Amino acid sequence: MKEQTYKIAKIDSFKLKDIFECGQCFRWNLEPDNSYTGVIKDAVINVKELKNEIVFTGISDKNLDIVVNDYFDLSQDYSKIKKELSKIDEYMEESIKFGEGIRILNQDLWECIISFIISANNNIPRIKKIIEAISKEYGTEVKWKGKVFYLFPTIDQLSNASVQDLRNLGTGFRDKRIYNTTNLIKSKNVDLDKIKNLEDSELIKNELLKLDGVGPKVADCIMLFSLKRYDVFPIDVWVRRVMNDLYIHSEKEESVSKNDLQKLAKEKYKSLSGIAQQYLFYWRREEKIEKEK
DNA sequence: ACCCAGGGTCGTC
DNA sequence: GACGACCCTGGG
Repeated sequence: MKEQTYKIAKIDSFKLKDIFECGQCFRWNLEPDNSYTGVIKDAVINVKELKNEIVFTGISDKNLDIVVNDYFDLSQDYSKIKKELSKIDEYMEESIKFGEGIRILNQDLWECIISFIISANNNIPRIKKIIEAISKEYGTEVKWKGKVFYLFPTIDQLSNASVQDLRNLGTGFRDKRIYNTTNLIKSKNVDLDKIKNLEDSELIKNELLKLDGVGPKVADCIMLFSLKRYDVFPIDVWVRRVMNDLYIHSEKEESVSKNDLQKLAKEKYKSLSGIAQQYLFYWRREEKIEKEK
């Protein structure tokens, strides 16, 4: 692990708050100087936005520029994506204006699977807390700048945890799901390397659904956030809420069927449904957080 | 003190 | 396909 710095000129669609607070990731934390520090795969990185450049500092075995370009998907042309989506309707336009700095990260598949199993019927502060606890207990320790960080455990590392161990870390009823899923992956009953090489989204989803604790919503999140499948449309309480308010106007939003929402999303957002979902989710959820202040 | 909701999934009917 | 249960935490 060597300390490295990597700088790039400011680019379009890159705002730290939007990227890290839009709900796609759980291991980035705000620092007093408004930079963010996070643990990704096998690196610890701090990102700081300056006037004309973005500075990445961190320790990593691999070259930091390669890690950063891949993780932040820097070659993706968001101005084009936004232009496409903005044309669809005024709501899309407004939500994009609100979350203009959003960028879908390219996260590690294994970590993403466990993280979103934990997300089920849970809130973001507690999800972050549980992932941190699991990493601290089973992940590799990394010291940097006088602080201690913990990488997300590898499959082998996490397979040392019993159901009870996981329960003790605060996972709640998700303990068995994490345990079972870890073993399904370790035994290669579900082979992550194979999944990464699959072309067809449907095939990938079918494989992911074999994992305990992975239903349609979690599978979609995994595909969107770690496999670059931008055509999926994860439906959670927030997205159902905002879609109902904007397009459907049902008295009871919970009675709007997932199938109808999927169809609507496909019609409107097509192959960019996942990215549209992320703008909508962030827009609606931040609005609520703002109101509570 | 009590109730509710939170990036759902699973087992059962 | 609908329905309730489910750990636990934070906020009203």
